[in-house]
Amino acid sequence: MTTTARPRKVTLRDVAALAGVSVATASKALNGKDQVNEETRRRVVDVAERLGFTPNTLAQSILAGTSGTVGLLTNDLDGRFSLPILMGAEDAFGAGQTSVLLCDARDDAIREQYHLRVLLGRRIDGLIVVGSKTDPRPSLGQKVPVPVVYTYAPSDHDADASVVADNVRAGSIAVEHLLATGRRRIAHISGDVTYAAARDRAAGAAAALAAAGLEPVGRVRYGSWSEAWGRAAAGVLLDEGAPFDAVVCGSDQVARGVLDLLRDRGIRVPDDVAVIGFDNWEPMTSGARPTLTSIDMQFETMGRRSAERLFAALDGTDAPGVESVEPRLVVRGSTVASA
Amino acid sequence: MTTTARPRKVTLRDVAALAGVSVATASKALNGKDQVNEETRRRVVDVAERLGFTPNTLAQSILAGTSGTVGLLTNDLDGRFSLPILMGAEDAFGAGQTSVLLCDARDDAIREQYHLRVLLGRRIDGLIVVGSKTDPRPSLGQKVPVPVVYTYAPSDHDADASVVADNVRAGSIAVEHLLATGRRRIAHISGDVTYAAARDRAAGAAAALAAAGLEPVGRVRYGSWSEAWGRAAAGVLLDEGAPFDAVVCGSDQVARGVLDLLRDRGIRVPDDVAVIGFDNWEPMTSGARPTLTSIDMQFETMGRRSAERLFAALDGTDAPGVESVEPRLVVRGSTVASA
DNA sequence: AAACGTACCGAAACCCTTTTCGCGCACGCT
DNA sequence: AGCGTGCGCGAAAAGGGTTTCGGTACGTTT
Repeated sequence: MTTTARPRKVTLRDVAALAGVSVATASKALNGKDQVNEETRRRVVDVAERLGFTPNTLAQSILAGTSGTVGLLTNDLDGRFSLPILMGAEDAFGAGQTSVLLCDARDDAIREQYHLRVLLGRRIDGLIVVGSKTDPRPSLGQKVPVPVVYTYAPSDHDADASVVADNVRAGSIAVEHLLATGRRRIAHISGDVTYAAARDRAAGAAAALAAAGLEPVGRVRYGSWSEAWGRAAAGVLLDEGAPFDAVVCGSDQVARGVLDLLRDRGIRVPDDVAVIGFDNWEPMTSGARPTLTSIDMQFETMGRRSAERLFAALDGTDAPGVESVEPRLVVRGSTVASA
Repeated sequence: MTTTARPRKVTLRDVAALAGVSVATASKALNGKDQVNEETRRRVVDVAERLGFTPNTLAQSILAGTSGTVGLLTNDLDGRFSLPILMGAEDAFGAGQTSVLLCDARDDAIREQYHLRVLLGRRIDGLIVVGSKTDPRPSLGQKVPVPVVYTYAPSDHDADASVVADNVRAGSIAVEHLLATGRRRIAHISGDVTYAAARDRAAGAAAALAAAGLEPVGRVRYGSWSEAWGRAAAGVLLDEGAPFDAVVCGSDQVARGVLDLLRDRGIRVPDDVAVIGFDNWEPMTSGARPTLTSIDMQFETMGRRSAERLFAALDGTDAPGVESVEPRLVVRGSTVASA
C-alpha cells in the first residue's frame, strides 16, 4: 500500500515562479499572445514542459462561460443502435476541442432527470439525447438552458431539433430494389408492431408497391425482432401457398431467420426468392447464406449530424425540426446472384 | 432564426441578492451547513428553486482540487466488447457522483496522446483504458498524474492495475462442461491466431483435456472470427474422418458457422455432436439452432470492477497487478438436449 | 447597568487562469 | 538634454463557489 504521494498538480503559478516571471506573462507566453519577448517565451515554455504543466481547463471554462463539453444522454447503451450514433458524435466532437460526457439513463425518467441536473451543473454547452426506440419521446422542454438535439427517437415537441433515421424511405428503397431486380410478388415479414420503426418501414414498402401498381403478397406479418420469428413466419408464408418471389424483412435478424427456413425447404435464394433486411448489421449480413442485402440506416451519420446540428445551435444558426437521414442500400447475394 | 437569447446562467450571487443575504449565507443555506437561521434557509432555498439555480460544478472542482470526473479511453468503440465494459463502468460511476468523459482513440497512439492531454487538462481524477484486443498493450507509464486502470487489454507494465477476462479459464470451463456431459472426443475450431484470446482459450481447453487424461481430436484449427470460417473448418474436420463428439469453437460466430454446417450434413446437435462457443453474444446464441451454449466473459463485470479498482486507487487502497474476472458458463441446447 | 455569551450573518480570501490596463525603461529624435 | 514612442512586463480584476474568521445584535448573567 505504498501511498506514493502523487505530485501536486503543477499550476501556472509554479511555472511563472520558476521562470522568474509573473503569471500574466507566463499565460501570454504559453498562449502565443504577443507582448512578450521571444526569449522570455522560450524560457517559460521550457519550464512548462519540464514541469509537465497542463492548463486547468476547468479554470478556463469558468472564465469563458463555456465548458467545451457536451452531454451524451443515452437510453440504450446496450443496444447496438446507439453505439454507432455515439461513435459518430464522438468523432465529430473529438475533431474539435469538445469533450463528451456520457450518461446512460436506461429509459428511466428519474435517472434522466438526475443526469440532466449533473450535466447542467457541469455546465455542458449542449446535449444530445439518444432514444431507445424510434418512437417520439417526451421533450425535455424549454427548461433546459442549453441546446438539445434528439436523435434516433425524435422529440414529441415540434420546436425541438431532432435527427432520425428515415424508416419510411428505407421501406421504399427496399421495395424499389426488389422491383429493379424483377420481383413482382413481394411479401413482408416485419418485427415488433409496437415499434414505430416496424410500422414506418412497412408503410414505406407499401407505398413503393402501390406506386408500382402492385399488390403485396398477404398482409404485413408482425412478430418480434428475432430469427426465430423470421423462421416461423416464413414457414407459415410458405404453407399458405400464395406464390412470392421476394420477402422484405423487418430487420436483418428476421431476414436471417427467413433465409434459414427457405434454405431448409430447399428454396433457392436469390433465384427463387429474394430476401432483404434492414440495419445492415455486419454480423448478420455476412454470416448469412447467401450474404444478406440490407438497408443501412446510417447511424453513424446520424450521430455526426446530431453533433453538427448541436454546433449550429450553439452558433444560433440552427432551424429546429426533424431531420431525416437518407438510408443506403447495400446489395449482397440475397437479392442479386452475382453480388 | 429566432435567436432566443438564452437566459444567462443564474449564479449564487443572483440567488443571494434576491434572497437578501450574502453569497456566503446562501452557500451555507443551500449546502445544509449550520450557522444559518431556519427561516433564512427556507427563503434562500425557495429563491434558488424559483431561479432554477444549479451550482457550478466547475467552480467547486477548481477549489476542491478534484473534478469528480474520470476518463474512459476506449480503442474499440465499434467493437461489441468494449460496450458492456463501458456500461459496467458508467453504471458503477453513475451510482456515485462521478461523471464519465468518453474518448475514442481508435487504436491510434497519436490520438491517444491527444485525448490524454485533453483529459488531464480537464483534471480527471482517474482513467480507465479499454483495449481493442486482449493482448497486452503499452503502458501509459508513470507520467500520468492520476490512477489508471487498464481493462480488456492489460498493461504490459507490472506495476499498473489491469482487469482482464480470464480466457484460459474460459477454455477450461468449456472443456469441463463437455466432459461433464459425457463427451470424450473433442475438437477445437478457433479464431484468428494473432489474438491472444484465441490462443489463451485454446491453452485452457488443452489443459483441461490433459487433466482428464484425454487427447484432443486433431490440433487447434485457427482461422478468423467469422461464421464462414466456422463452416469451412467444420467441413474439413468432417472430411478428415476422425470421429468427434464435441467441438469447442473460438467464438459464438465460429460456433454458429459450425452449427450450420453440421446441420447441412445431417449431424444432430447435441445428440451426435455438442458445440460450445465463447462470448455469450445473445444475437448469435439465441438465433442458432439449437440455441448455443456459450461462455460469458462477463464484460459488464469487468467494467464495474475497473471502476471499483479506480475508486480504490483514488483512496490509495489498491494493490496494482492484473485481476482476472471469472467467466460464466451458460448452458443451452447445443450441449444439453433438454436445455 | 455592565459584562458576557451566543447565534447569525457577511467580508474576504482562496482556487486557477485570462485579460486589461498601466508602468517603467530604453531608444531615437529634436 | 529633453521628450515622445513603443515594447515588455506585471498588478489586478474577473469568473463562481466554499470556507474562515470577524463582527453585529440580541439575550442572559452578575
